Amino acid sequence: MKKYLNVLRKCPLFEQIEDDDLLKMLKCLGAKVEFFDKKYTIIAEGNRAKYIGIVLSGSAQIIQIDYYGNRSILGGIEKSQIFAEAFACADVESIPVTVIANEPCEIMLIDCAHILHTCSNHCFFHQQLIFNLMKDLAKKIVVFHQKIDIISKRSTREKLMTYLLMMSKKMNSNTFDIPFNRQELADYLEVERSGLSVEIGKLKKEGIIKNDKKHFTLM
Amino acid sequence: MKKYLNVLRKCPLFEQIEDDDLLKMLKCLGAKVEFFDKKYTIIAEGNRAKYIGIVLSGSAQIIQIDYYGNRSILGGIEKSQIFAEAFACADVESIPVTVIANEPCEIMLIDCAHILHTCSNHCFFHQQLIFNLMKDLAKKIVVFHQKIDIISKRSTREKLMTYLLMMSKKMNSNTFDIPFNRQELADYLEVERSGLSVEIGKLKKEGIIKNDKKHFTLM
DNA sequence: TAAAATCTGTTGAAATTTCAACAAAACGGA
DNA sequence: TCCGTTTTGTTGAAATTTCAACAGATTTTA
Repeated sequence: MKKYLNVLRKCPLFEQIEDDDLLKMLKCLGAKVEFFDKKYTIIAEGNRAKYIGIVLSGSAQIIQIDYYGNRSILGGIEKSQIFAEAFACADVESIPVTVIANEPCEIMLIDCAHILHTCSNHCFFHQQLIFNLMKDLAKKIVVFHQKIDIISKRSTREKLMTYLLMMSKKMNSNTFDIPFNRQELADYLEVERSGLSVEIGKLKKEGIIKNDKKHFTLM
Repeated sequence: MKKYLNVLRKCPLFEQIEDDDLLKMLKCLGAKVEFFDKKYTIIAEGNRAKYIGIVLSGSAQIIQIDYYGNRSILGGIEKSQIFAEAFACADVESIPVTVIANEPCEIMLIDCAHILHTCSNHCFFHQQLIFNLMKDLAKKIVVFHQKIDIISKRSTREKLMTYLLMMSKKMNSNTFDIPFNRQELADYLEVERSGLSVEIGKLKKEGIIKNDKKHFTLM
């Protein structure tokens, strides 16, 4: 496992845990590493969630297939990031998403039950592990909360303004840059790119915002 | 605290914890009980999240005020339910919602830091407490995930079908009852009630679903 | 049981969003 | 700098959603 230390150190699950402890812990948790070729399924939709995954090399994608058969990409997972942790912790009987290898990749899988129930050794770092996992889940909820806040608005203008206000608050300034280009912002807000451009134009004309590309100012 | 035992026993945070242990733990956690009159603010938007709240009597509402000043109700909190736990665990610097008393109510407030960092006594039940909190957070993520799944669809029909398919899967049957009336379903799907009725009518005519009031069948 | 209140489906007009297509602008090599 | 590519804004038509209003069905309550 030693060769993965550089990656694991950056994983939010192992924050504040020393290398030595980490290696011991991985053994204690029964962590296993599996290799997946490009396009192969790492976690299949419909199965019981058991494992928390960590990307050691390569990258993966979370996808979902709706009732028409359209597959939509919910997001990418890069090196050092974890996935499926919420479903594993909640012990759902059927995962609603599929995780596939975006390129050849190595994935660490840890049985979630081993994390939740502290080991007989009562290792101290296990406490930290659970703490980290909790923080991760809580942060994810906050992010989801924001997203729902935004896309539950009915019109493009309201969605956009809700997003901009949120960013302004987060940045603690009425001037800020957003991390999206137009198409990405439209995808995030779940609206049409052309309609979004029109709305930004209107808001500028009305003097409610200033904007140049990714830079926004709320008046 | 004894008089609250009946309520606390039903709280998901204290599952699998015996009465005696619970009482000891509350002391250990420094839990305090506060009274709020109707309409009073229990947790104010914009503050740092510190406390996890539990409704002991009465009920509360989670509300949010948008940039136009419109207040929208995000949900109600009933006796034995907890609130603000995600924001407290994530230690957000500014809570995005306000919690107000719906009627005169008693609220138990627990400093989240006391839960996350196990006490010096190393009480065993503290482990269970953290486990319960984790489960709660994870379940909430799953629910949010579903909600985002649904409302990120662009059309009323797609939202409705996604919801019905989800219910069918959950109930493990293509025939099931939904827990909403029309207006509530429309609110949940974030669409117009009239448009929803039209869409249900179309789907029935097309033979894709059967429906009578709250009872649905997927064909 | 009658009356009142609530829930549901329907309708047409107004507003908004989506879609496709194109042109201008910005960007990134070679 | 020039050329090809990507990003962005614009436009008009088609599709969809919202809105307001009403009527029939259902439920509640007095």
